[in-house]
Amino acid sequence: MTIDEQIEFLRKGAVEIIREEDLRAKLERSARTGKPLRVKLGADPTAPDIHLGHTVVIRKLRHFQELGHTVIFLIGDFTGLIGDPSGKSATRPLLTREEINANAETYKRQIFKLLDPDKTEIRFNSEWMDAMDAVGLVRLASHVTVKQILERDDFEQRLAENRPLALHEVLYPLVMGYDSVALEADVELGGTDQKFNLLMGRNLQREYNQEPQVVLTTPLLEGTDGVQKMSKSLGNYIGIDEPPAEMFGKIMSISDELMWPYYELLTDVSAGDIEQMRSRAANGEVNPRDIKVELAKHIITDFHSKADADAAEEEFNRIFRRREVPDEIEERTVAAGSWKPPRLLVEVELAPSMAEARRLIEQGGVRVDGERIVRAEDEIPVSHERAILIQVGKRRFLRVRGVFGGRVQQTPN
RNA sequence: GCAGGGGUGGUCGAGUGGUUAAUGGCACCGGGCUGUAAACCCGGCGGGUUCACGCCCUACGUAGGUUCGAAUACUACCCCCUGCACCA
Repeated sequence: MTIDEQIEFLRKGAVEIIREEDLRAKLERSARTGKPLRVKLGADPTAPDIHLGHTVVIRKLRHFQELGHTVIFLIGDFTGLIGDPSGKSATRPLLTREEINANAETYKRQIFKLLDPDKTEIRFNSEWMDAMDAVGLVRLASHVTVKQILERDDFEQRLAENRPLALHEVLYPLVMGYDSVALEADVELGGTDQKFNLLMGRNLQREYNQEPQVVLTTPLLEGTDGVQKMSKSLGNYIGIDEPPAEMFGKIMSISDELMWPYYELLTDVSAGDIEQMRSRAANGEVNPRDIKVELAKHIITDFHSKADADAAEEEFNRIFRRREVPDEIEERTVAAGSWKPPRLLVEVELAPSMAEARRLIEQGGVRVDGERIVRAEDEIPVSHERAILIQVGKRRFLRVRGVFGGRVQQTPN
């Protein structure tokens, strides 16, 4: 690839590159000297479960790898201790060394689904931050003015609105920026929400007489609700460790509109092809549902396999289009005997409480062996010989078999 | 320390002595429809018990008292926020 082509390639799916001329210069020098660029991505040690939202920027990292550069995956174990200045987060739980290491292992396993381990360095910022004493921290702080820190929108906003802004929070970008100095990063990636922190890296590198890093920001992926950004705490996420069937279902549940940004940010489908699908869907040439199925399969193939993707589709069609029973259903045992439906649902954990179970039944959401149960007072016989099939809602299935000896459930009268 | 504001169900947010298990939004769950766990429409949404009407618990920061009756008024305490002061 020529340098122009490389830049074009890297720009795809990026919101902003600061500054593109710098990137060009770095790429040219790298090509000339054969020395790969050092591309940094910072990660929070407290949330090791990667979801599709995180993969947007990780995919961009991979693009750099594909061009032969070195990726540094930085785990902010030190920064994690001082808390992310989100404003709302209370004090974070302090992680032990063991927990951090365990999280790091989880990260590795997950990011290597997308990244090449041979071209990836995993680092921790405690490597240099632990060695920094109070004097060092104050010296670091001396490189930045309060005014510069307050340029950060949410800091300024919180001051303006008389909302609290703790002192340690303003140190956060400082430490993050210093990481770039310690790593001598050439490029740092991050979501658009990280722009300020990323720019701080540039400032500090300049202060420490280094060539400032290039900053490349990626968009924030909307969650499955299509409204807020994908995050674990909002429960609108799709984790990359989730089983294929679960991924398939969640992707099918996104709105038709939302699948376009997903295509753009989560697949390597070209912008032109996406545009084409979009217009064909708009004029009724093709069913949006089918395009969404393809999206789901693309994504599942990335994190599992093509075979898993096909199987997930088949399973989905079976359950939701043909209203059939899934391929594999978990089996549980309860004491053999006669059960009242609500009691049974609670016992096998298909409902959290008797009241909830009764509601489900009243609303027609419960089937036993395919027959809808409408009366909570009917008795359901559970025997050892034949497992009964219980279905709650459209998607929860369970086989239940009776056993003797355990807690015997006898309904009075 | 002083002054003011505030702590309500998963969440946001009403309610300021009595049909208040607590309006409403969101989230979530079930049903219908379908092209999907889209969209849309309908219903539900603390727990226990009852075939059922219902009954009984628990809940509005914590504890206590007032009252026939308190999320609501009172007392003490805890926590959060804002301003001022103190300290540098």
